[in-house]
Amino acid sequence: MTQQELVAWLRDWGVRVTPQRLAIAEAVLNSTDHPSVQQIYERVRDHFPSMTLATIYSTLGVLEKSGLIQELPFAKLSRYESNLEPHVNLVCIECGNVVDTSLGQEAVLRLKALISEESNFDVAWQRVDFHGWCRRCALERRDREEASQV
Amino acid sequence: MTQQELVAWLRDWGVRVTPQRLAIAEAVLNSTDHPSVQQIYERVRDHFPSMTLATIYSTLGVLEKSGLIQELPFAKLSRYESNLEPHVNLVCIECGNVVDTSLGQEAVLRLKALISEESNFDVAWQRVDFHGWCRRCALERRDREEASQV
DNA sequence: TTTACTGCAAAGGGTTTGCATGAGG
DNA sequence: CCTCATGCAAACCCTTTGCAGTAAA
Repeated sequence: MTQQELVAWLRDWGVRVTPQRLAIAEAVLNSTDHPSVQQIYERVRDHFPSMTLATIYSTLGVLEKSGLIQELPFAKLSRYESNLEPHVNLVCIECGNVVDTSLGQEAVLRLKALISEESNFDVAWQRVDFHGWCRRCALERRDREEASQV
Repeated sequence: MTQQELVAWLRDWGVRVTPQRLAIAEAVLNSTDHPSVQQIYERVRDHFPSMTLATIYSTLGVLEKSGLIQELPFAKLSRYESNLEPHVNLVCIECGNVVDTSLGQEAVLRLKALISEESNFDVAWQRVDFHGWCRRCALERRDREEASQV
């Protein structure tokens, strides 16, 4: 999504387009790591040193209502997702990283169709998270376990 | 799961079995509505009027580490799930209710197998939430929209 | 010019922590 | 008996709110 399209999208939703909002929107839209509020804050602060967290929270709420992003609540904090297409998130229990995967994307689409058609539930969106260990953390865990058996 | 099995399970995990813990565990295990901490508190308080939220939080942590329940973080609060089998949750945007559905259960199982086999990610568990409007709230929403068009 | 957004500070509320007392194994 | 859980209160931290000044349209 170009900045021009982003501006048009926001105007369509009747929200004022400010430099701060564009920066926050782009910080999420141009990311793939599902940033937290703090991370967005740190990334935007370079260009807007006076910006406060209140503006971040407010803007993220606006962006979610406009259908540009999606909040992903976790136990300790919320992360923000810009990939609104049905897909699977891989959530590492150890390091906390969250990555999208294209694996199973078709299956999620079919699952959404199934729920939409065969239940009395109007589906708006979905969240599919697989929790476990990313390759790096799985290797470190294996090393720890081998070491403890010596 | 019988109370006897529950006690044995907890002992296997080396955690002390107290009346409070049994009550909290059973409040979650015997529920299907994914209760919040507050709801668990209210349900247990009848039998343990002096119990505080600190005990609820502590116990829920123990039960999760023992593999009996799963925390489901939402934006405003966490709910607790006792159905650890792969399945789909239906989350109503309007009223906040969360219900399990057996629809798509096979598909979630296959999806889990796919991710486990074809990625470098060690899957531990998964959470599949479809957000939208339950039948009751969908009907109310339709009524509101019809009324506003008069 | 009007309306709504930003920045700041303070309040809010769910969750965690520390400690003395009490109960489980 | 020793260790750990409970209950109570205070602390914590993420998030929200209210308001004065300011910028978007």
